Amino acid sequence: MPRSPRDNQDIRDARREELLSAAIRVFSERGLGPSKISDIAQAAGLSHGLLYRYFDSKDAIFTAIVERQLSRIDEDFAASDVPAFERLARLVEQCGARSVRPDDAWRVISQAMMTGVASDVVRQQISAHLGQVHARLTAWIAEAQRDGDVDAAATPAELAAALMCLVRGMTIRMPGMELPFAMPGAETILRLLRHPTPTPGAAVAPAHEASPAPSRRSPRSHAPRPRRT
Amino acid sequence: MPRSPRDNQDIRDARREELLSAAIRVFSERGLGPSKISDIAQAAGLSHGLLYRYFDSKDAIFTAIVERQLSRIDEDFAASDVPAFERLARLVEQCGARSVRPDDAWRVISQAMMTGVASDVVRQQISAHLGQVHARLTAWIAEAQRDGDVDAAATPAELAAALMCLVRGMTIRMPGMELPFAMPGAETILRLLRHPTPTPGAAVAPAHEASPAPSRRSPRSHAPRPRRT
Amino acid sequence: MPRSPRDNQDIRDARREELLSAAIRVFSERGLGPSKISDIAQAAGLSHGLLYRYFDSKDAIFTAIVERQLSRIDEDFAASDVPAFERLARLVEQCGARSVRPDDAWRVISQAMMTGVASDVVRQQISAHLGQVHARLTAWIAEAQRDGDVDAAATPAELAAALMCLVRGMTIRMPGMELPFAMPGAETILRLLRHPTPTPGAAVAPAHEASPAPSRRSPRSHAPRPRRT
Amino acid sequence: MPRSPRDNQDIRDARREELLSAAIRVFSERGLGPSKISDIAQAAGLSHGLLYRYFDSKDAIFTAIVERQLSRIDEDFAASDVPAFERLARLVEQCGARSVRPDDAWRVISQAMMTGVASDVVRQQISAHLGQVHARLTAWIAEAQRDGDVDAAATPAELAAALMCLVRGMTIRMPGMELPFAMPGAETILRLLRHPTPTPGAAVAPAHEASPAPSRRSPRSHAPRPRRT
DNA sequence: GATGAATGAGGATTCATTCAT
DNA sequence: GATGAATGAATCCTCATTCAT
Repeated sequence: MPRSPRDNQDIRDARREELLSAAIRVFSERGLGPSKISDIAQAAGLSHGLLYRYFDSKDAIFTAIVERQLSRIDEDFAASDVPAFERLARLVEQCGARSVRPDDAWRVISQAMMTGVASDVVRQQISAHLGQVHARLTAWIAEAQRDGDVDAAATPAELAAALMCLVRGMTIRMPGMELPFAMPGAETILRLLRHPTPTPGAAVAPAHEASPAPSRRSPRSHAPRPRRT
Repeated sequence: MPRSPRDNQDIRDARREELLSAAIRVFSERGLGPSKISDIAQAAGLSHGLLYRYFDSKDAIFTAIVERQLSRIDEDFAASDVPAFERLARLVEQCGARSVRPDDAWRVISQAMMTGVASDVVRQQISAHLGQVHARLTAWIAEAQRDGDVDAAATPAELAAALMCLVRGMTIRMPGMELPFAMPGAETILRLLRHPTPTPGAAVAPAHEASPAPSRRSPRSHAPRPRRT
Repeated sequence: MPRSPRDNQDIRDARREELLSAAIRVFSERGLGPSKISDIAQAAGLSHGLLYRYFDSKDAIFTAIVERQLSRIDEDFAASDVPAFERLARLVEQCGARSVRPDDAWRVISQAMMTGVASDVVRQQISAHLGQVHARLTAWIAEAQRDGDVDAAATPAELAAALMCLVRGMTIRMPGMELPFAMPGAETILRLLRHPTPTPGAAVAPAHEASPAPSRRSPRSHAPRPRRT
Repeated sequence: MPRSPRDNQDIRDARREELLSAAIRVFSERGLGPSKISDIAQAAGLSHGLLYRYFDSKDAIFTAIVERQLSRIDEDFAASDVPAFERLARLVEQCGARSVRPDDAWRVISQAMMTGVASDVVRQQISAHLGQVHARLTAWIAEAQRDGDVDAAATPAELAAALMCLVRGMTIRMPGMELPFAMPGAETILRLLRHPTPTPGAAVAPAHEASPAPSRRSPRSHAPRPRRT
């Protein structure tokens, strides 16, 4: 008895998912350029010939990865009634956790961004997506500033940019080789946003605070600024 | 009459530099894999055949770029008698400035790290170099902590890692396409290290400081903190 | 439905043989250096791309030819209970016959020896093989001397060397062009070893001449023939 | 004071000779294909650019070598009033001696014959030359047969072919690598032609055997021997 | 649907040859 | 005359893609 069309479709969809996931793994491991179509097929456990029934080309695979990833923006930035800072913290934590995994789709995207393999269409999509992310981040950060959870010494846009760079910087790693240092934790990353209020004891300011080093007062110093009253 | 040996050497040296520089430009634009030898030759204004009198292979060009770049670590971490924090600030500023230029050798290196095209030898070198950078950064940060310029809420090693990720994240950009947001300035990056000292008046701590949330001592808490009423 | 693994293997084996044989033909005609990979592929009736599924490189093809040929030494020097001279005669005859054919693998090997294109490993193998051949020939010749079928005026080693040079000299010929003289027959080559018994008076002969081994009377034996009166 | 035109011509001729000789050395050492123009120029101590003032192309160099060598046929086969066998013996000895030297032009020609690098014109020349050599050898051998110095069991043409193969076989050797056995001496080679009288029983011998020239027992004598009256 | 044999466009590399100096 | 910088045709090899079975 032949499979029902429905079953067939299910099988196809599952295969497609497997392939996408295998592709991310392979790209992420070996890098985009050196990864061969047959590597991906092998990783997914089928022949490279069959792979072409699911994707038109190597490029199509990559495009599919990108699109799937980009479409998740709404999950990442899901609305919620927790305070903005809390939402930011969760987001950072997710990204941090992801960037440690070897099959991070974002790593693949970072690769592709840098190596110019992607087609112009995809590149436009990525660019647009990054703009979206930046905009949403900026909005959240602004909200967190209004909440008083992020200081106003830097603009939300710049803070968003810094956050994005930091998180994406964590995706740079060499396939098959550990980095010689550990990735920073979410807490550390969040220092960009929230400056921990110093301990009460700090009130008795350290000696050198009395005669502040000029360098610390130099242009790039953030002048201490009164927070909310 | 043949050119004098001196002339020849001059020509050779100049060309080698041109080539290296052209290669960085081309790799940076197009990525390591997709860049053809003839692209580089063309960018440097010579035939691909001649290029091979200067470098043995495409790989050799990349290796030369990497080695030149890695050898600059001592310039970047030059000793100086200014306070550690000041030195860190300058370093960050340099990196920031560099990462905006389209011919950043570090972008090429980041690419190569991710795309797995580099030879194992070079990859080892890069890894060792990153270890060095991290170690030196950590030392400087520790010193800045002792100076009181960096708070002790995070370990120097983690702060160093965060800094490195952030700065390297800034090298990720698409060739021939502006990112949809501006890179963060040095001042913003430095927020990772130096948290603005709250106002002296803060010594008279707000109510909730009186009973510091224990969570703040826990490694990665971003404990919700009492909002202003 | 895919071909059965068995079919595939059969196809593969057949093709490999075809390729090897085509390669010998092409190399033999055009010489190792000037033969293009695509020449071989074309001669075997497949695309150059496919050729690489059977051999890693041009060099690998040559190596395979050499190794197959070298491994036949045991066939050539198969033990047998006929007298040593008879065995030598057969060997010479085989080589002579082979050297006339245009697809003599030994011609390819001779070429490669002289033109320095072969890798060092293969060259070592060839050298070792020649040593082997010489050693075995020497042993057979010594035996034939003991049998009285070869005179003792020359050392077995030197006779072996002369035989080898002669036979290998027969492999030197220009592709696509007849030599302006005919190759010597086995009978003539064997003159190096066995000297025809001269005068009829020699009838008064050494013991073993009395009951001549039949083999010595065999077709290829030089009937003693009267010289000038 | 400029050199006289005559001096210039002398210098040119000398250079040309040096180049030809260097080319033979290089080709012979490295093989024809792998030898680069600049190898030859370097071996001759001049720049590859200058080389083109003496020869039009790589091919022209090879052609010049061949032609020079072929033109020496008359030296090799110089008439002389010694018996034919004696002349053959000398010829063989010369060839043998030559084939041991690493700069044997004949090795280069053998290479070229086999590897198909030579142009058709040269190949025709070589072929014609070989025909000449064979013809002259045949004539000498026939003469020696009439003299009774070579038995008549084989035709002169076949003996000539065998001699040529043997001598040319001695030119097959791997550049930079000793053969694992010694080349046969002239005496051994000459066995093809003259069969030493074998057994003691031969004492009951033809007339001229009665007073055996002592020289016939010496390893490589081809002492003139009494002709039949 | 599956397979992997087959193809060929594309890019690295070599080296004979030319030519400015 | 000399030199060696410069060129580009030619060839090896890889791998995405197609297609017979």
